[in-house]
Amino acid sequence: MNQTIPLYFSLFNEIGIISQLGRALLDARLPEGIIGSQFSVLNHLIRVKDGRTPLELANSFQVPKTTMTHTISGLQKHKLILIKPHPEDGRSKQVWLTEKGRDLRNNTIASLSPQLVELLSPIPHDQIESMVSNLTKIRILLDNNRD
Amino acid sequence: MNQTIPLYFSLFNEIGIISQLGRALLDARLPEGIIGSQFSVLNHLIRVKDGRTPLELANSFQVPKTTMTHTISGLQKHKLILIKPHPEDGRSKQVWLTEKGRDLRNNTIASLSPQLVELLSPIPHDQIESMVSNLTKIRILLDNNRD
DNA sequence: GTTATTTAGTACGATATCGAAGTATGTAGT
DNA sequence: ACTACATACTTCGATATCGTACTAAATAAC
Repeated sequence: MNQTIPLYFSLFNEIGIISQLGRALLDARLPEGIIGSQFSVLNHLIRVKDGRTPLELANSFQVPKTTMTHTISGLQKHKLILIKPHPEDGRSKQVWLTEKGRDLRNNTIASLSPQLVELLSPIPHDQIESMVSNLTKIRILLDNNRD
Repeated sequence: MNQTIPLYFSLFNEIGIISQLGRALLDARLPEGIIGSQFSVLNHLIRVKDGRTPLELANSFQVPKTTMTHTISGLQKHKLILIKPHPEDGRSKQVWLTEKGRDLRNNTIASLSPQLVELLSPIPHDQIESMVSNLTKIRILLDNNRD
């Protein structure tokens, strides 16, 4: 079982590098003033559901609340989201997408897609599928691990 | 081929999240004052080879040179690396590991290993292997893509 | 119902990351 | 050998991220 350990570290190492390189691809497509972390929030609000609270978002991205406050305030400044008071909890807030935010996310993805397809064309489709499936399992394992 | 595009985004999305969660696991093991980006440099110097120049390191991690200057200076402050003038290029420098740096990296990995083994135990070994192999291919594709 | 504790978000100060401009060395062109 | 350009690193100012301490609202204890 000794070979296993370096393998695990390779796994995280490759994942870390790809994450960084993928982020660079994204940044290149984002309009001036919008940054990767902000885009991730827009993306999450569309993929999952908007109306999330700042704290829920912070937990989803495993970042401190204060970081999310900052990220959100930037999105709000660009009118990409709308912050409303939480209807059932006076301490809390809800984050809603604006039309502009929705468009920005969709346009960015549309603009990035051809490059991704081109870049990943050497990898067979079914292998990508199986990777995503395994990565999802790993993500869930890690996710459940946080207390 | 229309299903392919969301799949690709899922791929990067999962990778991004795992990268973040993995980084959190690492940070929890690092001694006070040492940060993930600094550890990555130590790790790279051992995995690849030390004696790299700051610019080579910046390129390896796809970060700006200025960021690497800062990261390196932190490592130097903790005596984890040694900076020497480059023997063949007066503009450049070389980054060498100290014994302390080597130990810190090895101890951190040793301390992290059991948790990783435990966490990833539900995933069959051969699937991890095939993932690492595919991730490496993707990493190389992305790497070659930068101009 | 009053008090203590917990929870959601923010303010503030410290450090990390980054882009633009500066300095010094190396290289090419002639 | 001189000039022009390229390259390696640093300095500096701006923003991102993060930890600590705070405020306000909700919940629990009694």
